[in-house]
Amino acid sequence: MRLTTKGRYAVTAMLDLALHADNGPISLAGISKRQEISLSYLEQLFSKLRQNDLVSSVRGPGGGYRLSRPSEEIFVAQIVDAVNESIDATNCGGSGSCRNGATCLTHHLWCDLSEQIHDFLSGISLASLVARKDIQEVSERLDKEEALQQAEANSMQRITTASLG
Amino acid sequence: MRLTTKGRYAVTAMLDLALHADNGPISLAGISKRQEISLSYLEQLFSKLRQNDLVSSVRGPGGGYRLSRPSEEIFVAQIVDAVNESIDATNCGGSGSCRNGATCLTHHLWCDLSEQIHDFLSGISLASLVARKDIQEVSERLDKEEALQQAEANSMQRITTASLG
DNA sequence: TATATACCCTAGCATTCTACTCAGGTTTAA
DNA sequence: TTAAACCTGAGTAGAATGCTAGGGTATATA
Repeated sequence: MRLTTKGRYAVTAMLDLALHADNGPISLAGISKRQEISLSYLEQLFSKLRQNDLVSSVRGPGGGYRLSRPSEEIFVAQIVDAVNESIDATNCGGSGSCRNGATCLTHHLWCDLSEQIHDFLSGISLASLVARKDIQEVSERLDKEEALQQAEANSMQRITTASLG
Repeated sequence: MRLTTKGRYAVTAMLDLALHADNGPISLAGISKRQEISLSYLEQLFSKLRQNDLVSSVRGPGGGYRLSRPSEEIFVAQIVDAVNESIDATNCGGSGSCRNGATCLTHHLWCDLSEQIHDFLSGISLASLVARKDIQEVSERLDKEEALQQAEANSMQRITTASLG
């Protein structure tokens, strides 16, 4: 079973995409700033998300990423699967060859657990997350932070330009 | 979230203990043979299980380990916790300081998932595993294998002793 | 009292994975 | 033409896993 920052980052980034779906393609630079995830790392994650047909990309200026289908049809389990390869809790990948080719004593237990986690994460769509009040609140906070940083950057730019001119 | 061979080995070993509870203290050597887990590794795991008061030990010949309480009162979550330290799915240990001191976008989602997994594993006692037919079948197979190996070892011993005498 | 069985403890180590960085591309709107 | 964006592969520090090695210490039995 693997559920680490990798999978969490992927879900966070996809949720950011869903939250800003109305603003056209979303650049990784924007996600990077809002969610504080390294840009290069995001690029690697989105490479896998694209391979798994969860997002589509638009190249060139003004480009970015879009969800490849409505947020109602994208589930957390799919995202974690895409970057982590597996949310399987068994050691044998469910094959039952965990104790030297045969079934180990606790094989069935881990199968049950895997199913449990998978069912849970498969039942949660991006749309259902977007609808949550706690998530909306956090999202608004992050948007404001980003706007503030952008304003500061612009003001620095004006000063620099003025002193150069 | 961590759920790897370490936690699986620990649960397997504890289940082995529960299955052979009637035979007095169980030696790690026996568990090592039946479950094919390295003896030294088992010693490390049992050190943690003992610290967490899940097993008690008997030293000297004929010694070994015993469950520290009835198998009805020992749950899988406790075992995984003992060796893995945490089955928490969040990055912040549940504190909500996951995005630079503040709450990240998906914090609540991972909290929910952690609760889900914990509830599941907390509901499964060693006794309920012992009662499962699929586990009984695997256990019988492993006991037979061990008995067979023991018989072979004894016969080798006789040959060696005979040739020496 | 000697011996062997078993628990106990610490250190180290190869391998794997994570979470990046770096250094280059290529595409395309303006 | 420029620059914003996507795209790709290689490399890397640090942490964790799953061990091994080599010492103990306690105690039942001969």
